[in-house]
Formats: sequence, structure tokens, C-alpha cells
Amino acid sequence: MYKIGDFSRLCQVSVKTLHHYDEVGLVRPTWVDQENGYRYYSAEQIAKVRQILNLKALGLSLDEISTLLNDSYSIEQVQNMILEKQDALQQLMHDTQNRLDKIDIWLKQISEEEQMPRLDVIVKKVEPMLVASMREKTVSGNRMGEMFGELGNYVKNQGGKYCGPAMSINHDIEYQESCSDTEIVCPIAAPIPGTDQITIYEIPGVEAMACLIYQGAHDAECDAAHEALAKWIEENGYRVNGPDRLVFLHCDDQDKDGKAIVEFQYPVERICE
Amino acid sequence: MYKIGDFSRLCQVSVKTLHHYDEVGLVRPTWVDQENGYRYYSAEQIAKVRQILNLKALGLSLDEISTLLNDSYSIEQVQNMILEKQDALQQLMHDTQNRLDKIDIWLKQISEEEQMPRLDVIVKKVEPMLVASMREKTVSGNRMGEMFGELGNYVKNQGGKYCGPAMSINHDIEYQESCSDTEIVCPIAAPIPGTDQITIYEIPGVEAMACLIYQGAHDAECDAAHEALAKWIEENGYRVNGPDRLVFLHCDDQDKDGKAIVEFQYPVERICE
DNA sequence: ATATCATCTCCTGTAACAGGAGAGTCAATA
DNA sequence: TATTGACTCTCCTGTTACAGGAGATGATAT
Repeated sequence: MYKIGDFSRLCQVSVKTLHHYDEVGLVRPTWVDQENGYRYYSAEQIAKVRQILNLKALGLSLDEISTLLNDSYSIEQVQNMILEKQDALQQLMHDTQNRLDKIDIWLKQISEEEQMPRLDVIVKKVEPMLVASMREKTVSGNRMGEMFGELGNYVKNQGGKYCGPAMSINHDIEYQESCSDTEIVCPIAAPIPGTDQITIYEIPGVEAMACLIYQGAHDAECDAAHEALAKWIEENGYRVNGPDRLVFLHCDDQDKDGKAIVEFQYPVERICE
Repeated sequence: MYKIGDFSRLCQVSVKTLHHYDEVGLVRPTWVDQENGYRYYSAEQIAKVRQILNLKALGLSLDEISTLLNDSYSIEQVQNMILEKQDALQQLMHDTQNRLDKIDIWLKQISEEEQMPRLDVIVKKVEPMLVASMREKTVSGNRMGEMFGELGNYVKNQGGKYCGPAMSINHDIEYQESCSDTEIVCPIAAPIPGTDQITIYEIPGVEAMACLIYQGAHDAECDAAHEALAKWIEENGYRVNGPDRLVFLHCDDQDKDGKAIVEFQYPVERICE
């Protein structure tokens, strides 16, 4: 019989840990002195503590260890438990590697450009949504404003309900100054009838959408942000694989060239996978 | 200005998370209605939340993100922070790989032998310790008992203080039936004088000691346990690189062949490193 | 007016202990 | 025998980044 201090030295675990294992019922002392509450452990229990240490080293939780040691499981069940752990650990490896990759990109950027890398790009999943849509070629900036007006009015008249910010989708593969093929859409909660010019349909979701928030006027800075996003996509090992979107999160309607907040969205996929 | 629900959808984070960020001061709402406590966020804050998400994806804690975003750190400081994280993540990769390796061994053993692998072997570090020692060749079991007696008495007479269980060290490289070179040692707290036969010195520590607890009589089962340990060492990619020890954790002195608890210890090293 | 949301604050729980307070115990020494 | 100093006990808090829920109030739409 050992007092907790001696036992902890034998097992190479802390007294606190033994207290904890007692509390959760994983390793109960062989005998407890009722007078002073001192815990006494027998040498045979060292083996049990070792089993626990070993199972912990595999990444099992105390709960799992507890059930595994108490209820005598069949080999298959143990095997399944271990296989599950293996999956979880492999997932962890994968995630960790991802983070390391991102850090690599960071460090490279810091040393090359001596400035903080962009922090405001994220890749997110975008759900499919029901929209009212207008699509026209040769759209100028002014015309776009008109189109939003028309579409908005139509939706309102039909009793449709907005359920998200409006956006435009750029169907041009390359940038063109004069002639562009642009679709503007307006997410709605429930279907409404369409017209010749206005289509109601569900735009597909996008698994990976590289997104950047831009705030300010629609000017040179805006183009710079666009470029930055394109650069980010390239440097982080992605490739654009669909039409990009412009989400109008906030528009100061009062003055057209005033403060606006838009999100640039490019559907992307990983290169080499 | 967005209410928290809209803002959470825009940022792709939960309301709970925004509450939390508010509480810890990471992202405070632009404006709070004093009447009802409603939080209102401005669209510019989306960018900040994104930065946070990105930094989180690198594995930084909220605390670290907080200091990084609030106090404007220099590029070098940021770089150091990131480098630290990189180290930590690489360590994590390493540990995780270790666990996966152990799991592989487990699964192989389960499928080959259709039984639970040994759970009671651990590899631990053993500190150097001051001991009183006797070493003799051609030691039989009986003689060992005598030696322990002599050594114990000597230590006691010299006023030495035990500070751990006694043990024997097997200096034979191969197992020999009749003639063996055995040292028995007794850890003591402070130096005492030596004699012709009894040496006082510090036995070196061992970085990696593969250990197995055995309880029972000193018989065939004991040899089986020894073998099991040897097998474990081999299968787990270690190699014995020093004299093995037998630690007498508990001896029922009454009857010699009765219940004893000993720990087999083999100093080991990893193969291929 | 009412029903349904959305939002608020406050509390608990998570995993596996570490650290410390304050009190009682043990063994050995003076 | 009294006194150390080492040990041990219980109880409480803190760790991380939120999730879940209770109970109350506010906002919005029919």
C-alpha cells in the first residue's frame, strides 16, 4: 500500500491527476482511511495507471478509456474505437498541415513585401438561393443602377420578399471596357412570376468562394482591391472557376459615388487536388 | 447598421460568437441601443471579423489575435508570433504522427493476434540516483537474497536513508543459466562511506526506459512477461542499449516465492533516428 | 391585438487537470 | 513532549471558445 505521493512517483503522474482520476471514477484507491481521508493505492494499480497513460497517448479521452477498461468490450468494438480515433487524428493532421501551409504563405509574403499580408480574404461556402434576375449585355454603370431600380420595383409590386443583399454577376470571362454581359439578381424568399426580362430561378451554391469586402467609392482603389483578391487567389493555390459576383452589402443611395460596401466574390477551386 | 442576426449571417459566424467577441472586447458593436441593449454593427466591421477568422485559421488564440489587432505591432513582432505558432503546429504534427504510428502498431497486433495488445508497457525517463551497490558474478537466487540483506543492514548501520525501492541490474549481455554478473543497488538520500564490497556512487539516468510491471511469483509466467516486454520493444521500433534492471517495488518477505511486484526496465533507443 | 420572431442577460457545461487557500496529519527530531 | 517540515485533505478558481438554454423583453407582421 502506497500513499498518494509515493504512488504518484511510481506511476510518474501528478497527485492532482490521481485526485482527478479518483473523482471521475477511473482509478479508485484500494483503500481510504475514513479518519483522515488519506488515499492508499496498491502496487497492482500501477499497471492500470499505465494502461491509462498508454491509451491517453493514443489520443483517447478519459471517458473513452473509462468505458474501454470497465465494460469489457469485444475485440471488434475496440478495433472500431481505435479506427475512429485514427480517422480523427488523420483529420487533425490534415487541418494542421493546412494551417502550416497558410503560415508558409504568410511568412513568404512578409519577407518578400515586408508588410502585413491581406487578412480580409476568406474562402467560404455559399448556399444556393432563389433570385429574381435580369441579364443584359452591354451594361454601363448607369444602366446597372436603372436595372436595380426596375428589378426592385417589380419584386416589390409582386409582393416578393427580399432575403439578402442584391448582387451582380459578371458573365464575361475577360474584362471588357465597353461591352459586358452582366446579370443582376435579387434574392427572394418565395417564388414570384417572371416576365420576358425578369427570370425567377435558383442560382447554384458555390463550394468555395473567395471573398473580399471593399468599402469606398467605385474608383481606382476598387480595382486595386480586385487585383489584390486575384493575387491572393493565385498565391494561395486556388483558381477561379466560374463567374464572379459583386454583392452590394450597403449602398448609400443619396449620392451615387459615395460610400458603398461591396463584397467581391470569386468561385474558386484548389489547384492540384 | 446591422442587427446582430443580419451581421452574423454576413460574417458567417454565430450570434453567440459575436456576443463572445463583444464580451472579450475583440469586436465591439459600433453602437448599442441603451434602451434595449441591442447591438448594432456597421458593415466595415465585417472586414475585422474576417481578419479574426483568418488568424483563427492559423491557430492563433483570441488573446493573441486581440493583441495583434489592437496594439499595432511591428512586422518583426508579428513575424515572431507567427514563427512561434509554426513551431507549435509542427510539434503538434509530430505528436499526432506519433499517435498514428502507435495506432498502426495496435491495429496490426489486433488483426494478427486477435487479442488486445499489451497496455502496460510505458517508456519513461529515469533520473540518475545515488545508490549503495554490491556487484558479484555467479549469483544465484539465494545469494541475491543474502546480498540484499547485507546491503540493507550496512546502509542501516551507516545511518543511510532509503529513498526508493531496491533493484538489481543485470550486466550480462546474454542470458546465462549458471554464471551471471549481477549488481544490486539501494537508492539512498545522502552519501555514506563505502567498503571493499559496497560502493557508493551515482548510477546514470536513462532517457528512455521501457518498463513493465509484473506481479506474481518468480516463475514461468515471469519469463513470459520478460519475453512480452522484449517483443514489445522490438515491435515498437526500439532497441535495447544498456543493462536491464529489476525494480523490487514490493516484496512479501514472509514467503520467498510468494507475491512480489517487480518492474522490468530496459534502457532503449529508437531505431533509425 | 396578437403571434412570431429576434434579442437581451445570466447561468451552466465542456476536458483534464493546475494552482492555491486553509486546515488537518504524519514522522522524525530536539 | 513539543516542534518542525513534509504530506495530505477538501474546496474553489481558472484555463479555451464558445454552445445551449431559461426567462424576460423588444420588434415586426398579420
